[in-house]
Amino acid sequence: MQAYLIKNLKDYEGQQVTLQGWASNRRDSKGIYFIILRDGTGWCQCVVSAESVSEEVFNECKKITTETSIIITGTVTKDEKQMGGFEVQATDVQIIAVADEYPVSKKEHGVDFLMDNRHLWLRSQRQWAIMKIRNQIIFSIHQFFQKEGFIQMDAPLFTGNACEGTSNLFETDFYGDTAYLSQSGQLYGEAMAFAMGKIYTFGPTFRAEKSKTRRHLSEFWMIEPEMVFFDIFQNMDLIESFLREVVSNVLTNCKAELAMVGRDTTVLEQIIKPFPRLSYDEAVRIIKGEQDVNGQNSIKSLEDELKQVEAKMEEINKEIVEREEKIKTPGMKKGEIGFNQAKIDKLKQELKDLEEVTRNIPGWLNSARNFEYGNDFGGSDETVLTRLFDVPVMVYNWPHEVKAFYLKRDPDNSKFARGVDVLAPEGYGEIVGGGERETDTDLLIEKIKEHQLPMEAFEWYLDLRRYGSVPHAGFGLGLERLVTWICKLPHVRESIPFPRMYGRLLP
RNA sequence: UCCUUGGUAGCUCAGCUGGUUAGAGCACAUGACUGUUAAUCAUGGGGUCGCUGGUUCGAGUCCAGCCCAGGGAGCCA
Repeated sequence: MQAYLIKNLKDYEGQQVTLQGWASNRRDSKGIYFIILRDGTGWCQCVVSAESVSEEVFNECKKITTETSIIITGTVTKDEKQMGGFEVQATDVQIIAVADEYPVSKKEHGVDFLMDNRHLWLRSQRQWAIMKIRNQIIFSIHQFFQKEGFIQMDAPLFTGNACEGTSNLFETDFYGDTAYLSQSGQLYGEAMAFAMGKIYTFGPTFRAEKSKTRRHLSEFWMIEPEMVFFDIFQNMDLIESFLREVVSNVLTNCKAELAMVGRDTTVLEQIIKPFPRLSYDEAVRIIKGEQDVNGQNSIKSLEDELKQVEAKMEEINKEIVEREEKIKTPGMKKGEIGFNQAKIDKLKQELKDLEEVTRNIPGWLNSARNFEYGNDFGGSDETVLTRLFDVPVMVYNWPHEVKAFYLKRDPDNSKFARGVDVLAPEGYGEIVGGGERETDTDLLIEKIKEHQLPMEAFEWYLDLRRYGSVPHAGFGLGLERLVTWICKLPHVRESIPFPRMYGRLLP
């Protein structure tokens, strides 16, 4: 028996096919069953009528609960109403395993419940689409770097020391010694670049931050290219063409998936425009509202948004009251009451989200107005800045005190380090951090001491400067943050199959 | 770690200034209906009101502590 895939049904119109998968939904009337079959490549309605299958098979169909695995044979017919445009008129149905009562229903669920059922949640359409887009992004990343002559390398995950010092690391036992789970493969990438020229790492990294925000994971995947004979400007050129190509690939190859997650692609299509390059000084002026962007002021637009949200909340409140009145009118059909009740529930949820926004914006406004020159950007500062743009923004030349020890001091102004952060638009914030590396051995040693890092652990790294130092640069891209922005997800946790974050180790 | 919001049926929620036997929708089960798109309609089972203690004649409701979760800050990709 040859099995067919739902995604290819269009090639078999009028022909008989056999599909194997799971029943994601079943409806029935007298003498007819409608089964939505899911096979991993798509969804398709299969019609089982009493006339076209044996009585025995028809009676068996009663057992098909949500997520029961089945094999269906039937004829492909065109039906514009169906997703995918085709349905299958079944001639035979075979049950493989009847599923127990399935916990994930079509109704809305809370985040905690969905996360507890992540292993099942992945089967639903929206999550399926996100994972397909993630896959396309991963593929495009490899494609881009391989095409550009980069060698992929794997950095170690056990490290003997805190690489950058600042973040909290996960400790583990390594044959009696304390080892840390890697928070970056960059230093190893630099070493490899001196052997290969251009390299990129693609692997997991670990941060033990007790952060509970929409941007943080404890375990996430990072791509870290490193290029010899590169300065910060060549680095920015590379980042720009890299992100442009990945986003373009998703746009051309994942149209259906982007539609499934409800992504408005007009913003993504702006990716062909040049990315603004702002110096730290300029970015700070914009955040503080001292400089406008395309006639937009950060402070004012945030204040306007607050007003808009408040107006919207009033509107929603009005609609809720109206619908609640409507439900009470006597003689209303049960179906209509249910419809209105569902609408009210949805509006109330929306209201809760907006309330959250009104609680957050004043804090962001406050932090933007009082931003202290010389500090690193916080999450809210990135939000305030990137809300004003529709393409990624590059901020470069940072005060050297707030950045990592290995960044090159700017030759024109020693206050600055040649780091660059790429911030995703629409309020998403940092997706890339990178820069040109320090080549001055003495300055590096000084920096390592300043950051109170154990010198002996960095001797091998200093060797890279001692034996034929060259200018070089690189960057690190957070895969999940890129997926989150491209899909416009409300939280990073949906961008990875099984998120690991503070308080979440299962499933 | 801090600020903030919440925890009531398998799920999503309602439950007013404390007061009889704690409710709805969905899901599930049974039945009706030959084209449904979260199908519809009828009937039914289903609860340690997060935990512990306190106030009270009486606590889902008030108070305290703890636990868990959402959002944010710090830190970061």
